[in-house]
Amino acid sequence: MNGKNHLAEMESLFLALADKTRLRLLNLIRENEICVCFFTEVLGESQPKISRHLAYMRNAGIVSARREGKWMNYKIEFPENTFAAKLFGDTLDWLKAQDDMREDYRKLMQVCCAVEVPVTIARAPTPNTFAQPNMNHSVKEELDIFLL
Amino acid sequence: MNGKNHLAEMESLFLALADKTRLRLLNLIRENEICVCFFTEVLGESQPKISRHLAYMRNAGIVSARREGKWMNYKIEFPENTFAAKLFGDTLDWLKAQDDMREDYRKLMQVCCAVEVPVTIARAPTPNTFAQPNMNHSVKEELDIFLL
DNA sequence: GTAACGTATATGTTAAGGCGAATATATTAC
DNA sequence: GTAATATATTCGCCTTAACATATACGTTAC
Repeated sequence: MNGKNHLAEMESLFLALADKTRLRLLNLIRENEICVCFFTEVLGESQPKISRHLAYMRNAGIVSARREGKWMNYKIEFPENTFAAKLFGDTLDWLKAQDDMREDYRKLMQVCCAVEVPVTIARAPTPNTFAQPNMNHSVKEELDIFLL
Repeated sequence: MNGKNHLAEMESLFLALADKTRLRLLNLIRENEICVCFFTEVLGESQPKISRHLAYMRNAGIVSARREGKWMNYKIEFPENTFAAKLFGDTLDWLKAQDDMREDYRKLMQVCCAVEVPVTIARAPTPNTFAQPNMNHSVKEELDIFLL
């Protein structure tokens, strides 16, 4: 019908998803635009490592970056291809339910909402969802459960 | 809950799916156990290349092999992990609808059903679905459409 | 037994991608 | 301007995996 090479698109999507660090990063931004400094905090991985994986996903077209002063915020970008987008979304939903991903997310929320934050992220932009006082209800509930 | 590393399982599934040759092979066996000799015929790729990709998928646990005399037949094996199995199944269904995959499948049916088959596959076991006279109806209909 | 056949694996080469360490870039603070 | 901060990129090294060519293996035919 059209000239697009869907096979190649799926190949590169599968490759982009075939790495644990990238899946952990995707899990953190699955619902919010998040600043890089939180990734290094939560994953406990080196900054260049995080940055390289983010670059990889940018090239693959599944995340995008937005500068905000010194900070870079990343968010999910869904592929145009319908099936790729569905598979990607299914995967993000699945991540949400995994124990280790929930643990990462809990750490993210703790870091975002902590009264005393680590020096490295002291003045980083707080993700919208975690920003007080207008934190949205679903996340607030999740937070309450996680922080028990 | 249990000790299984689902993340690692998904990583290896994504890797296994991230190759065009492997996707083409999966498309050919998505509904039937098929003999290797048909793969080289249909894909037009070297025998060692085909065999290495099949070995890769065997290791990844998404296909299995069964010897039948000199011939090896391959078929789909679904992962145990529920989400992996669903994602795999969705991908197989998607392949079915792609133009280039349909073209491969058409070639497979032509080769299987041809009166004069290439020497290389002259006595290979015919996939069940294509075997006359008890060819199943859905494939018979597909065949009729494709061979117009 | 040997030969022929179908398939798998070994070998050598090349490309891609992972990593840490060091360095470069962009922005802000002063 | 300089210094400090947040992030990106480069470099060198290592692993994985792609490929073609050659060879080994397992089965059948004789």
